[in-house]
Amino acid sequence: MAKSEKRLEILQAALKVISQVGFEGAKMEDIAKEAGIGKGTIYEYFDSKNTLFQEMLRHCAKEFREGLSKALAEGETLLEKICNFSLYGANFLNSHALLLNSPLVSHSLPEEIRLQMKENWDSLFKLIEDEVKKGIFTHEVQPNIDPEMAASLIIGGVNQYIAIKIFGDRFAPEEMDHTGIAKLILSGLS
Amino acid sequence: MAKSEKRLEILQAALKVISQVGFEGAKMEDIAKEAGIGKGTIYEYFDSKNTLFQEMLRHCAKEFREGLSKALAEGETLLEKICNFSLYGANFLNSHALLLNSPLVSHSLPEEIRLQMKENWDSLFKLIEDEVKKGIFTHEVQPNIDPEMAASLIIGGVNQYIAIKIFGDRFAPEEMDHTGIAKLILSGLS
Amino acid sequence: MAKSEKRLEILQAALKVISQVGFEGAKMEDIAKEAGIGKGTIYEYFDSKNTLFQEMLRHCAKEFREGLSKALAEGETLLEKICNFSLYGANFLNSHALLLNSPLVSHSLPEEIRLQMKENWDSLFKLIEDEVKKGIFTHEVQPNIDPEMAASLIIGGVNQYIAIKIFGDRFAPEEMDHTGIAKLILSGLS
Amino acid sequence: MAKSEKRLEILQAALKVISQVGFEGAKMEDIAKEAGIGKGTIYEYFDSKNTLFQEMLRHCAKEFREGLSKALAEGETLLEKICNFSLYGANFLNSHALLLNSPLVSHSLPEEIRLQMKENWDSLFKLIEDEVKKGIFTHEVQPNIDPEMAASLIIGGVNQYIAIKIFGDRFAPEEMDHTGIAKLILSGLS
DNA sequence: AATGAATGAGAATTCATTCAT
DNA sequence: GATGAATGAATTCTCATTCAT
Repeated sequence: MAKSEKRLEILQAALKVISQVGFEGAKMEDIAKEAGIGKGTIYEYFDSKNTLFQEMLRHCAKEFREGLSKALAEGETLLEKICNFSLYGANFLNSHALLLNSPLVSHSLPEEIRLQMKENWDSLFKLIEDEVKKGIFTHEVQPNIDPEMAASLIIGGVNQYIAIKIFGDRFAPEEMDHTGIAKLILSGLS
Repeated sequence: MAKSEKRLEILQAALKVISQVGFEGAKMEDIAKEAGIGKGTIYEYFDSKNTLFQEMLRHCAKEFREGLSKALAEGETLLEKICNFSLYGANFLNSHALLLNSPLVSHSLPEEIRLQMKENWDSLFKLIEDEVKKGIFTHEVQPNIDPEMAASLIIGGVNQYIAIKIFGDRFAPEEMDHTGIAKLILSGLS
Repeated sequence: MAKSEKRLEILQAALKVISQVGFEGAKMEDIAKEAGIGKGTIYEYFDSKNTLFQEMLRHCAKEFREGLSKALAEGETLLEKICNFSLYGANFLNSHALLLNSPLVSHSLPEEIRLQMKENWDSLFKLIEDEVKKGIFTHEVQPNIDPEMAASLIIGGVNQYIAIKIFGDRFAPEEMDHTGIAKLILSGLS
Repeated sequence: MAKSEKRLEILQAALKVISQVGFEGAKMEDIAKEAGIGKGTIYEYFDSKNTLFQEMLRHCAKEFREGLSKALAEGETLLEKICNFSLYGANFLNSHALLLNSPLVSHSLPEEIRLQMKENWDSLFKLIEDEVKKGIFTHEVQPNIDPEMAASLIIGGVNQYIAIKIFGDRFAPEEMDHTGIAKLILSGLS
């Protein structure tokens, strides 16, 4: 097996384990076991637990970003895009729980990991903000609206909704009303 | 000093330390130092690290809820209420960082703490959901809107906005556009 | 209450607690609670946990010795004396479990306590050895028998028998065959 | 070194340390030092201090039982068997002090360890009781004698004698009068 | 290159003892 | 004299990391 293939396998094992038990709860040994290799081998590919998670986050964010880009591109209107974002995000959250987490979590994590999460978060934010700007251009969004604020609303609103449904009601992603939350964001409460 | 006073001091020390370094990062010794007492003394007031944090969360959530209730009551319209929520939340988040956190964080935390956080979160949710229902009654909110979904939007949108401002732009609570985000939620993007 | 009265109460509380949970398991706080006084008060009467237990052992051994002396005196023949020893020992062991313990236990205890136990043990030994010597004089015991060895046999045999009955079969002292073991010691197996 | 060899080394280190300072006095770090390994290594082989001691007791009792069985088998008559028991027991007690201890010690010890000790004790008891029964069959022991009581006498008497000699007089095993105590048990005092 | 046995720094917790009230 | 709140040394156990094979 090529060096980079095994690297990837370790990253995926780390993702799986950390999704289940969190950063502090994830033991190097469990990750190794999950990857089907010896504990020491991880250190051939990554310098430390911290770097492993940092890279895992980077890898995971990249995957998320690419998937999200595609999901957004598949929508024509902003409504469809938000709807797709919601569905895609729900699926992701459903399988990787921990990772979509808000920047707040980072407080308990080592500095490097924190920075990596912020970076991930920023790039997600940018993606949505860009869609808002396009929406202003296509007159789907009022021109006087602050794109950053609008992106916050979309991301926060959608995430909150799907989090409640997943963790509170134990809904599967398809059972949620993605169109509903998207419409609500666009048309507002009143 | 009365027994309950010192108890409170320990709770506040715990709050401060955990706000800075997170649950796992907070060492009993540091909390003791912060409270200006010996490590063993904490155990005179709390059975374990877990119970200490559980009670700290409960205490903190109670404070937040009471403050939020007042903040909500001080608003006449739903717009004002959301605006107040945003300001109040920003102030709280500014000083207690970690605690407003979504249920997601809870992975990796001991079961009891997790349950406590969920409970706190539910009660916050209920507070906002009730305001939405009142808003439907007063025709500030469209009658066909799902109050739960609307509450998600308010909480998620507001939290996301203030988190970005605090952690990204390092804004103080007063520097943020609370009215803006509130209006946006009510009127929508389009 | 006179100083010496309270001293005695503490000793008795210590005896009760240590009989239930052993030396290491006995907490100063529990002893204080048992005595109905404050934890700090014990230190007005005893220098440390070690001295408390040392004195408790001394006190307890004195009581045992006096009771045993009386029990022995109440027997006319050696057979009766051994029988009385067995009954008396069973009663004592039944209520104070830990304290009649063989010198072996002492290994895990602090040096001073160990010495005290040895002293207690020696004085018990002497009591029985004297009875053997008297028995030789009255021709109840063969003249060529080593009194020390005979005392070992009496003490060891009796203790072992009552220990088995108490801890193994959960017998009460009156349910045991004290005459049987005494006769067996005197007449031997063959 | 094979995994099971090191396991054995740890058991032996534990045996040595506990023989010197007792169960509560034995610190994991000292045992590790005695075994010439790091503290953490013990936990690779045993789950906890309790399990370590439990297994050590089991291992040690097995050794004792096997040695005793052989020693008993080497005697033709009951007299010789008791004599051999005395010598073998003295050697064992001489090197392992604490472990031959009566069930009494067990107070203050964790439940599991206590049960293990009782189990060990019971199996020793059975061994001797069987010899008594054989003795009845061969007419070395009077037929009306209770085998359990006789076993108590043998075990208690012998142990007491060798304990006194070892701990009181600091005798080496060969210096003791094993034949004397055995004869005394068989023929009785009178 | 891969391994997993060994390690020891570090964390939570206990409890004898002190001392201000 | 009596108290019990406060203390911190000491102990068990965990787990990221190393390194000999």
